[in-house]
Amino acid sequence: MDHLAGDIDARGTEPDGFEGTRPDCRGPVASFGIGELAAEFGLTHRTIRHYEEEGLLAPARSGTVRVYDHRDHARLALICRGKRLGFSLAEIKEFLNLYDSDDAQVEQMRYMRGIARRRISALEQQLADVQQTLGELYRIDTQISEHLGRNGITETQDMEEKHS
Amino acid sequence: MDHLAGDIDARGTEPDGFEGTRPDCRGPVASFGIGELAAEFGLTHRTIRHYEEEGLLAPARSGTVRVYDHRDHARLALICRGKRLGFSLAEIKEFLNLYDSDDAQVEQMRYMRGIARRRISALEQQLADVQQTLGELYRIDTQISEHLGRNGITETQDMEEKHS
DNA sequence: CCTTACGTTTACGTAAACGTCAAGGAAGGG
DNA sequence: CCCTTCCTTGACGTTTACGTAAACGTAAGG
Repeated sequence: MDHLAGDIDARGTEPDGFEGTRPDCRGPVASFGIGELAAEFGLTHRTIRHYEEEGLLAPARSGTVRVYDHRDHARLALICRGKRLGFSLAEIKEFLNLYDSDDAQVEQMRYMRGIARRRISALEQQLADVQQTLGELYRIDTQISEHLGRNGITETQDMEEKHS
Repeated sequence: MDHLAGDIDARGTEPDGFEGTRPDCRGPVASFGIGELAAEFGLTHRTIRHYEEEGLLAPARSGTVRVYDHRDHARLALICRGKRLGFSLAEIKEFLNLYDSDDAQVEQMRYMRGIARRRISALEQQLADVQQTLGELYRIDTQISEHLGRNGITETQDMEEKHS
């Protein structure tokens, strides 16, 4: 928890209020406003602030305004993926700590390896579930299409031919 | 919806109150009580009743007592998998209708093929997510293990060697 | 007959993950 | 100066997916 907020004021936040769209920033983009992130990830401002309330994000502040850097951007991407995978915010929070752990002590690392392995088990189960369900859905789709085709119905659009 | 409840009283529910554990039932097991299902799937009674309230299950009744057959059992398995995949009960309900649709009309089938295809898209995305996340977690686990090993720490247990 | 196990309905409670106002600050443009 | 745009902090509302408590029925076993 602590090391997330540890370097918040140690980064070179430009003193002027003009970030993210400037053409001479080295690297892709240096910082983002909440609106940019919201648009990019398809979230609302409220949602992003909620993640901060829950301790998943800790953006810098320029005065009162939130300023997100590439690290926050990466974290948010992980949060979104975690959500798509059906994890709770609390689980995602644990999960995130796996990524920014350089300074970890031995016990801490053992602990986190435990978390990682449990999550691996869950995801392996989920992988099997997804594959099985996809297989069944492909069959259903094919069956329906055949049934419709047999009766001389015009097709609307075709699925990609992945389910061969 | 209707065809789910259509044959509720048409099945051979034994007149005596002794089902499921009798040795001469043809097939694996003919019917289950709510407790058996709960234990088997790791759910509470409340949860199973809740699924019924939401229209995901429609077990037969022996008097007031719920009696589940192999069909209900299969549906419940699908419900659990859907839940592990992060779908809402409403989505799972739609999903279930894909499975017991023999009597479907053409428009109905088109509609359901649409549902199936949307779900396929979602699951394909999810499959990619799971695989990517698993890959990253394998790397994290390996890194931590190496780090611990380098410092001469005794290992606790090893993961299966899938992440080779 | 009493207990125990298992089941029932009804109804209110709750945790998570936001949505939705309300009310306002700060910056830039016309 | 005003307007618009983007952002802020509360704070209460909502949906989903059950939990939980109350009060009761039924059937087997001692």
